[in-house]
Amino acid sequence: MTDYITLLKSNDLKATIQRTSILKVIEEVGHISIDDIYESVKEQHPTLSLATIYKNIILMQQHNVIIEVPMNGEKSKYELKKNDHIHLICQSCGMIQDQHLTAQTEQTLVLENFKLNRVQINLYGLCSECQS
Amino acid sequence: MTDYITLLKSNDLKATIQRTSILKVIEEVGHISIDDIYESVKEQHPTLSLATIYKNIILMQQHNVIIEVPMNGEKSKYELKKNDHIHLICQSCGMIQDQHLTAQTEQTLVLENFKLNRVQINLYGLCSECQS
DNA sequence: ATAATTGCAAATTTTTTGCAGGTTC
DNA sequence: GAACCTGCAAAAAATTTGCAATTAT
Repeated sequence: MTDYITLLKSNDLKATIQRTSILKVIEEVGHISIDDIYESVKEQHPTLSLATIYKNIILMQQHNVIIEVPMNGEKSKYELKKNDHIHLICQSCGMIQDQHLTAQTEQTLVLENFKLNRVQINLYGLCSECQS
Repeated sequence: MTDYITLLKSNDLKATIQRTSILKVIEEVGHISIDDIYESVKEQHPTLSLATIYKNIILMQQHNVIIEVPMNGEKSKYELKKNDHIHLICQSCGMIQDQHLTAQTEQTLVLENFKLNRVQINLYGLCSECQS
């Protein structure tokens, strides 16, 4: 369980109840769209507006608190900022699971003439549940 | 230079001038957004409507002629359907370059309990031009 | 006390839809 | 000639903006 207040302040953002609520939902669900954040956060804070979510999603990205996970054929999801990792995406049930990015994989991606900053890997397929 | 008429027909789509024009622009630019397709195609076909582009982008994805390339912080781009490959994305000039996905990299991504269908890798960094 | 943030409503932008007329096979 | 496709205009959906009241530090 992350301390969202410290997380926000250490990234030069004021710790409002709206922001900590948004971060809590993101961490609980793992990867979540703006609409689903709204639906979820409204339960505890019925006055929290969609405009506030939009503004904060943009701001918290700029301040390196969260990152966008662009998705094929649907709206982007968002996750707490972490080290580079792999997303396993089940094409049947929609599950998204983080997977450790091995040094071995990283080594195979090193190229001359390209200064690599960030690796984004999505693997689409079937999770174990959906294979049966 | 691809034969767009054959490409469309072999994927059960009628070969209209609108579709071949859209495919031509996509192939020329490599990776392009809907708005940029519209701006480009309008030069030769001023009556071609944005609604037609939206309809055809959806349809041609469903028929495996093109694929979406979802982008961080901007609208998706589209490319002709090809085998799995890597995208090198320059964070300075915006260049997107395809790179061969080696068997070596693919091997490091094989997991138990996940039936892998498709690999999507984006590498963000600086191209050789922008490093100087 | 100051500067930043919120929520609302309105504006803007993006995407989808319905349909009459035209095109492809 | 049947089924499909296009372009237009209108509708719907998504995102951004301006601003007065509120909140965090």
